[in-house]
Order: sequence, then C-alpha cells, then structure tokens
Amino acid sequence: MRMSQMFAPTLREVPSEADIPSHQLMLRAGMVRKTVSGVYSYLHLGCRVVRKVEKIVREEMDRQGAQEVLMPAIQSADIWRETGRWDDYGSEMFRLKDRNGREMCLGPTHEEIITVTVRDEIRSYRQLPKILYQIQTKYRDEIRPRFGVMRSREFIMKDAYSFDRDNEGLDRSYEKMYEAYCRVFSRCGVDYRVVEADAGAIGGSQNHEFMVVSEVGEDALVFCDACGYAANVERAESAKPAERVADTEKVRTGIRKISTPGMRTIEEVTGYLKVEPRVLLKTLVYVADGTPVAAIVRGDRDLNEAKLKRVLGCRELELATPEVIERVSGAPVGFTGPVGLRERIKIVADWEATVVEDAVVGANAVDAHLVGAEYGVDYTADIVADIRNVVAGDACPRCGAELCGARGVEVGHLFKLGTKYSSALGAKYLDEGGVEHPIIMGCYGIGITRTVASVIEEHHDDDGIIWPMSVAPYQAVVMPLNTSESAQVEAAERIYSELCKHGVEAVMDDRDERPGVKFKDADLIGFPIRVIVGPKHLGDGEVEVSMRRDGTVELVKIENVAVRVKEIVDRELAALMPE
RNA sequence: CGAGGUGUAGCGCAGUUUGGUAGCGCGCUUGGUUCGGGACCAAGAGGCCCCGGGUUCAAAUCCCGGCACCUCGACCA
Repeated sequence: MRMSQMFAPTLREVPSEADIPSHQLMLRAGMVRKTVSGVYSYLHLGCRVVRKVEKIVREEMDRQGAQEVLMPAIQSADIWRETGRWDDYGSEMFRLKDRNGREMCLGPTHEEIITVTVRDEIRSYRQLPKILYQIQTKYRDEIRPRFGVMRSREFIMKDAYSFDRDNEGLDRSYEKMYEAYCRVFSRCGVDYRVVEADAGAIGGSQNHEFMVVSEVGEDALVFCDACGYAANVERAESAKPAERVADTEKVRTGIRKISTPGMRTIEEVTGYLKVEPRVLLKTLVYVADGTPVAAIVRGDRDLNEAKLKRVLGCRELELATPEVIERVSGAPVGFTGPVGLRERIKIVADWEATVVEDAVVGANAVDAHLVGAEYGVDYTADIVADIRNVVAGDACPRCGAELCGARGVEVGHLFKLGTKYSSALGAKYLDEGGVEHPIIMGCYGIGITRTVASVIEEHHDDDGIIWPMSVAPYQAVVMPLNTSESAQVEAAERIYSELCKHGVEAVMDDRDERPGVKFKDADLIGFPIRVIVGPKHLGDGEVEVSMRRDGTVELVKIENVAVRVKEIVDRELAALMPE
C-alpha cells in the first residue's frame, strides 16, 4: 500500500469530542470517523486492525473446535417474547417494524436465535457437544455512548455458544473457551485479568470476565495478591466480619433520641454529632417487585444493588420515591432507620452493619436520630447478608489479606447459562434411554472493537499509537525522506517490493512531504517498524531500521533489509504467542 | 431521564455581552523555494453562522420552539 493512495486522513489537532487517549488517537490516526453518537465508520487502518483481532479470535476459536456461523442482525420479536427478554431488555434494544407492522429488533445479542436454530436441528445426544461462534455487529441503544468505540451503540462482537448434554460437558466447553480467551488476549498484547463477575440480566451461574487493566475502565475490580482472588466489585464478596464479643463489663448507654435538625446526609449527621461515618447506619428504602424493603449498610459503605437483588430474589429493584419513604418510615427522607418504622417491611442488613456498637440511626421522625442502637436489642433484620460494595483495602473474603483495587475494561465474558434459554425455547435432546433433556448451554463474548480500543489505551505515547506486531494495521513503513532524490526513491522502492515479496505487510510513504510530516504520521499511526531511507547512510548502501516502541535504530544494508525486517516481525509475533 | 455545556469553513477556535461588510490558526488548491521531526514566500478556493418561527430598517448576535453533540449522574451482558 502506498501512503499517497491510502485513505487514512490524519489529524494534527485533537477533535474536541474525544477525551481518552484511544479515542483521540483513533480519530487522529484516521482509523475511524463518527457518523452519529455511538456509531462509527472504520476507515482503512481501523478496518485492518479490526480484521487482525478477528483473525486471532477465529484462529483461537477454531483451535478449540468451535465452528463459525453467521446469524442475522435483524431478529423477530417473537423469539424474544418467548424468553421474556422483549420486555426485560427495555429501551436498550433497537426496535423496528417491517412494512407489515411485524415487530423486529437489531440484535443486541444472539442467545435466542442460536438456541432456536439449534433446537430446530438437534435431536440426539449424538449431535452434542457443539460450540458455535460468530463475529457479528451488535446493536445496543446505550443510554450514554462514550469513549469512542469503547462504549458504542453499534459494535463488533464475537459471540460463542456451547451446547452440552450435562454439566460436566459444559465445564469442558467452558474450559476450552477460557483457554481460548487467555490466548486471544495474550496475542493481542494486552495486560488482562480474569475476574469473577455478576451474571446480570443474562442469567446463569458461574461466570468470568476478562478485563484489560486501564484507568479509563468502567468497571472497578479488586485483587488479592496473596491468594489470587479477583472480582468485579459488582460481584466481589465482602469478608465476614468478626463476631462481636459480648462485653459484659461494658455499661450500655442505651438507646436515646437526639435532635438533628435538618441533618439528612451522612456528612451532615456525622459532622453534627462528631462521630465516624462507620458508626452510622444508612437505611435505604427500595421497592422490590412492588414491595418496599429497607436495606442497612454502614455509613461509610455503598450498597450493592446487584447483591441486594440476589438476596431478595427479585426481578425489579429501584430506590423508593420520597413519597414511599415517607409512608413507610413516617418521616421525610434522611431520617429513616430500622427502629420503629411505621410500616412493617422486610429489613435486610449488611452483616457488617449488625456488629456496629452504639450505632447512630435515623429515628423515623423529623429532625431526629437515635444513638446507641444495638442490633438484636433495639432492632433486628429479616435477612443478614453481604449487600455492600467491596473496596480496595478490605479483607480478602478467601484469605483475609488486604485487597487491592484497579479499574478495567471488560473485553470478554464467559457465562454458564445452564438451561435458561434451552428450557424457555424448548431446545432438547434425547439421551441413550430415549429420555428428553434440555440442552445445557454456555455463552462466551469478546468485544472486538472494544479490544482494539483497549490495545491502544495500553500501547501509546504522546506521539501516537505503538501497535503490538500482532494487531498492527501494517507491520512496517518505508520512508524515503526526500522524494525528489531519485536515489532515495529507487532504494525505497526496491526495499518496499522486497518486503512485500517476503510477506511483510508494508506501506510505502511515497508522498511528496517533508520528513517531519512523515515521521509524525508514522509515529501517530504506529507502524511497529520504520525503514528510513535518508541521505545520511544511503552513500554506504545502508538504511535505518527503527522500532516505534523504543526508537532504537540499526543500520542495515539495502539488500538485507527485507530479510531483517521479516526476522523482526516473526520474532515479535512469536513473543506474543502463548507456549 | 436529571444537571451542566457546546453548535460559526475539513479540524481547532474567536466574534454573541452592546444587532450593522463573517474572522484567526491549521488543513486544502496553484506556482516557486526548500527537504532528518507537522517548512517558507506568493496567489487562491472554501460558510444555510445547527434547524424552524418571531422582534427589527437590519439578526451569527435578541426572543420562542425544536434538533444534534459533549460532560457528570442515574441506568446497563
């Protein structure tokens, strides 16, 4: 490819809409252009990188015996109604109608359609197991698209689905995908971690997320360096607090009501009473499937709605409106507490909250709190469970060591679905004894375009992108510094054609531009290897082979360049290959 | 959906307060000089000032109503 012909409009200035490095660089390097909010066109370079990542994913899926298919992006509402997700998915689904008024959607995911496809064809245990995958454009009408292709409304995803006759088979399929994912992300050159995650709306039991560690990540993670425990904070368990030792010597001050005029927030109350937030108990009123419940966590903690939802086993969970709070507590927002609620509602307490001595709680009365509240004496809970968010610094739930935190970008997710979809859609098989069973499923996603952004996020500097060899749009660029010097042009042309012959993916920067422009563009686009043909060494029959990553330069005889560059390419690719 | 912000040349922005010929830098075109880190000189092209109404002799500017985009929050395989 010749730079003079390439459709890669680079930008000198940073477009104002981008505020993370990967987004800025993808725009500046001419990889993508936005069409509408959250929807991007991939220009030549962006498309090359996407194809590289897809190729790696295909190789690793195929290596595990998965088979590629391609399902439609447009799906009928009918199958989504069968699993109940036509309603559950809500406004995040792009919905449309055909000319006959039939309801359709642009697929946000493909569990329904793959399950229906398999259900219609698979009858016998002899046809199992199967792992099918596709690389497809997905559509999700995100509330707030952001960070360029990191969170977009149209994006490319690899999704795989496994079909097994039993849980042992599912475990094997899951293992295969787990290994494939490790290999995929290693080959892409990203620093990834595998964490335990929340299953969310997709359902299912065990699941893992593959996260690329990054400060721009939208998920908070915790890790234990001592035992290897790693989890998304949505999911991370808190360590069970030490049992409270009954201190018989201690004289209880007893519970008493105090005036706290206008003090509603944790900061106001703790500031007014000169106490630590940790002795204050926050009582939050939620509405779970239409029924109000109270949830209690320590004042310095955040409630984890996913955990609360799981504990309650409810479908819908949202914070109660001020009217509901007033009705159940008898006081305005800010003074709710577990002692003396007006209405008898279910109380869920975080297990850590129940060991707080002499707690401060809302008095369920205007401008008043209670101090000296004791669990088991003054109030009790219907459920005591882990319902708070874990934070860095907490004790590891497995080994007790201190957890550390990081942020991550979710690039892959593995789910054990079980029979959720096969049961709903009637995907069954007959075993040896002629007995019918639902097929056991798993599903496995990789955000292709998000992975591209993550690679850039991890591999860039002030000048531009520093591609790992495996996903670089081109492996090398040949730069004659002055195109009016025929000797430079001739040498560069010879090198370029030899590189192509040796199978190196090369670009010839044949533009009549000043050297500075070529250097800047090469840095920005991030070709891993630059072959610089300039006046300094051409007289000796040599050119510079320079690495984008560290700027190292080696002088190479013109006739040896292709072989040398090919060596470097192969070496770098091998270094990224697992085993 | 809540709060805030921004829409002016391909990109980045000024001009809006106080209504009166639409500007700057980069990029683009042509010619010339230059050629190891985004050159210089000269001459050019390029605008529905987001859209629709209104006020006014006159609107990028004031008023009303939309739309789009961005940020924060709520939300979320």
